[in-house]
Amino acid sequence: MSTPQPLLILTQDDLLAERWQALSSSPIRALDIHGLETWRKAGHRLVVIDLGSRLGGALPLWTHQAWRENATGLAILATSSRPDDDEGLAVLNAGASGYCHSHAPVDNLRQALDVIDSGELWVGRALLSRLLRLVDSRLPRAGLADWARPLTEREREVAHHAAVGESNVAIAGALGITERTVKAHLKAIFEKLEVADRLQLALRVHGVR
Amino acid sequence: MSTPQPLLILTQDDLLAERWQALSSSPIRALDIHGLETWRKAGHRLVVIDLGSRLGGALPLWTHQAWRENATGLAILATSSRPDDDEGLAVLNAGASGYCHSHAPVDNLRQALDVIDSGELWVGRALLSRLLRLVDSRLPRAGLADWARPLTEREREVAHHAAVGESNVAIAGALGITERTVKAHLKAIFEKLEVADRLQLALRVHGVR
DNA sequence: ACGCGACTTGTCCTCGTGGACAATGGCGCC
DNA sequence: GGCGCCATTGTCCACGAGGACAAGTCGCGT
Repeated sequence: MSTPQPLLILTQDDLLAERWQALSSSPIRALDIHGLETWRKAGHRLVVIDLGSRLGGALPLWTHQAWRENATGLAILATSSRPDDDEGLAVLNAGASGYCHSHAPVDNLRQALDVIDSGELWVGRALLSRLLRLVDSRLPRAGLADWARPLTEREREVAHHAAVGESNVAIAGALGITERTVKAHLKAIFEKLEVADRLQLALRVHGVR
Repeated sequence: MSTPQPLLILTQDDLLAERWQALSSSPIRALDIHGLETWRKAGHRLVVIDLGSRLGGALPLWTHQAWRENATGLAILATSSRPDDDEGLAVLNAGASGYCHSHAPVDNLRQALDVIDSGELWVGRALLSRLLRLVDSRLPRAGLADWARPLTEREREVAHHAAVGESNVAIAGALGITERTVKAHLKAIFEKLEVADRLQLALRVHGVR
């Protein structure tokens, strides 16, 4: 928490502007898409953008192409006075490096800025643990997937190919065997996994349901 | 990067131990599950644990109940000399506050420790952006799903039914229309979504790829 | 009124899929 | 040496899927 980099702050909230004086000696400007461009051209990279309380329910400006382009190369910390997990995901996916509460303690902001300045991403505890929980339940487990356990090695290969939509002939070609053999494997797969056809197989393999 | 808190370091790697001298004046101990307990009782909370290069392919000690209990209330930064996204998720879900490369620059470690000491979580850029991508593609979007946008209302219904494996006849029955009509809708769907068949449609609808 | 898009249905027709019945060679195990 | 599991391939067949060609109604906006 010790490296005061040139910082561009964009907000329309006067209270925030005052509050953030301590963060930067740079001018605080109104929300302006061209500001980012000139800031980058000046060789700087650190930016705080206050998204405000609400930008109309719809996805914010952030998903617009112009913003995405301007985000390139900049380390942008987006703040929101009413943080919302989905909004956070949206801005992070749109190219922001961090997302946090507008009214977080200034020390926290400073830390977040430090982190994103060093090239990392900053995601608050709440959002991050939600991400972890979400992914944990859906991620392919280490070791064998559930569906693959009853299958032989060869059957797993066939299942993989079939599950992405390849035809029997294509699978046969890929594995260097006859279409007939692919069918034989598929029959065994269907029985073992108790599915009726390759579509159900695909859903099973990809963890749907 | 300026708050030197009492820090417990657990590693079995002498090179790392030497490298991390600068981080702490506290003793560096061998990996010991009871060390955590006494450390916490002493009123401290900051810990670095080196997971080593590999703990045998299986999930590490981290998933064991004893570790989980000991993690409570402590801010643990787990490091690995061969970082692996799945391992990272495992330790984070097991209660660690951070996960990074064992041989990361000491300044980075210091920053990570700063962050977790302030109650946040530390996840490296690579793992974090993978999380974001994963979640972004699977999360129920507000409003219409991406694939559904070009479709008419009726086509969406048909697509839903087809995507879970129902036959044309079944869909027809469910919607109270003829099989022929279902086919007509499906044809339109395939064209609009640029997919070849219902399996590809199912994958698209369920957010695979 | 006219045009257009959405929804609907019909008839052929081709082809991939999956089931049925059958068989051969390799490999590990009792 | 048998027994069982796995991988392999063959033929025949019934059915669903999807494309081609065609066409009817309904509602909506110019």
